[in-house]
Amino acid sequence: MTLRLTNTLTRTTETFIPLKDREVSIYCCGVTVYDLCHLGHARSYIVWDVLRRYLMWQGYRVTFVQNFTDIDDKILQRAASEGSSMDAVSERNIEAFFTDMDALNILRADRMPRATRCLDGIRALIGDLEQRGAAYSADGDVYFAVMKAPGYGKLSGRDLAEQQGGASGRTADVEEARKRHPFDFALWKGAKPGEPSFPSPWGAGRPGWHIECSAMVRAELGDTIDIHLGGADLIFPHHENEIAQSEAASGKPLARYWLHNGMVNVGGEKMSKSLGNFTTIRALLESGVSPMTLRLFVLQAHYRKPLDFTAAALEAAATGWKGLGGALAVGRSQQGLLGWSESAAGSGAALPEELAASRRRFVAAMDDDLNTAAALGELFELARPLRALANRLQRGDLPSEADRVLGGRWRLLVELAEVLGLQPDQPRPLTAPGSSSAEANLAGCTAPQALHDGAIETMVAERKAAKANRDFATADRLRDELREQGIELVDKPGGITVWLRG
RNA sequence: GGCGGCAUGGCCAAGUGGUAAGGCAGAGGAUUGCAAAUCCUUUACCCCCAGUUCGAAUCUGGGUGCCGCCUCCA
Repeated sequence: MTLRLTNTLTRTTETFIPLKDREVSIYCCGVTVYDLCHLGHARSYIVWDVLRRYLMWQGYRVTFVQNFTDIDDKILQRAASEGSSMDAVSERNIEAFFTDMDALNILRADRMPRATRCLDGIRALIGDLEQRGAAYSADGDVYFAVMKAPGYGKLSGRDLAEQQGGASGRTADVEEARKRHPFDFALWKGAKPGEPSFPSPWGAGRPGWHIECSAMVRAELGDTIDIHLGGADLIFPHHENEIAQSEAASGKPLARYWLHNGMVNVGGEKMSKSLGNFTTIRALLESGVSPMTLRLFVLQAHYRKPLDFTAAALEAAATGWKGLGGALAVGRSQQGLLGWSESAAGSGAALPEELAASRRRFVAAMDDDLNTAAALGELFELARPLRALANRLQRGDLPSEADRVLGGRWRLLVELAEVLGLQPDQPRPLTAPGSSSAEANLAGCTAPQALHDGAIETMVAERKAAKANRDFATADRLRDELREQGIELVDKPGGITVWLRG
């Protein structure tokens, strides 16, 4: 079993072989911190989080580096429009980034360099490129000369000669006039009056967009890394230019595998800040969508395909998560009844054949270019009896002998779900600080209490009396009233009614 | 115009040569006063046309439709 990944560079799916045995270096293009992250970012970082988790689960030592672009025109605009500073805008959005990503259970990168703190490396890299004749300065700007990069266009499938005509007529501004080739791009931009700037051998200014990633990769991970990640919209020009810069400086390949995730669409169109059709992660979570629902929604599609964001699809994911999450939680929330231990399922040696086969199918799906949709299918299969069990227990049934045997299945489910970053939702804060979570969940009273137990019991008793008189209108009214308060009633054989808080 | 991708049931979505995973929604039955939950059963001529093959959703050619990149973008 070996992991195969689709490499944009070769346009084929290749067996993944890291540079060093059992070690993987990954660089993931991060965000420009001028605003909150939207669902496009969520998808990208969820998918790459799963790649990372899967590699770790497979025993690789992973070093994961992700940058913050905190020097940028849009940040400056934002700062100007709100009368604050570039630093203030960046700082605020970096904090927001962590809040959102933590909520989505995305593991934090091992290192998160910021452009403003990597200026030495950036200047050094530009200097190297200048020395090698791949960079030239013009009126305070420094540009990369794409004609000096023989392989330019290899990632995005572009041919410099063919593209030249089309590109040159497009923009006829001052910057274009300074360039020797229309595809040449800024390594260093001379400061404009009033802008924050940093000193450099070419005058005060700031780095171009692409150079920071090249400099960070070199500083954090070396000349050649195993995997470089990003959204498909970064293939050109960003990643193409990164390759050109880094490889011109080092003479070595920048990354062995280039992986790109598909876009999130809204109504068939790409979600992007410039189109204004975006939903922020924060807004979505605040609207009551659980982080795990979003994760499930993202992982139900293959990472390279476009993903259409619709209310209906999200609702389906929410319902799906309700079942899967319930199955994941059952071992812990009903531990008192089931007595299952949480120790890891291990490598599978001791698993019964049915579970071992399930695990193999999960691995095969993930090995196949991270087929998380198929992997999730396996999780749902595993979860089915557990979900049913969870529902029965929650409604007051007692587990049967057949149920108790499901412990191994539960542990495997938890282990595999963890690879996808899927964890049971955090229980809401307990009102009684002294009680253990297991007891609280058993009693079904983790939520803040709108109605006291006594009041509920009274209504339940009234309903029982109404039912006895075959006054079903009253009985149903009482049930509806309780439902409005989030109390669900379950009639069981023998005239017993149990209730639980939703 | 150049480069790349996608088209599978009511919706979402796997499957890339041997008679179609999974999720959501729906239907029938058991159970229930009715619900909910649970259990059983059930729902696809894989965009079109031609070809290769014993056999194609899966390969080839053509067509149609949709999307992304080529400008900041996850």
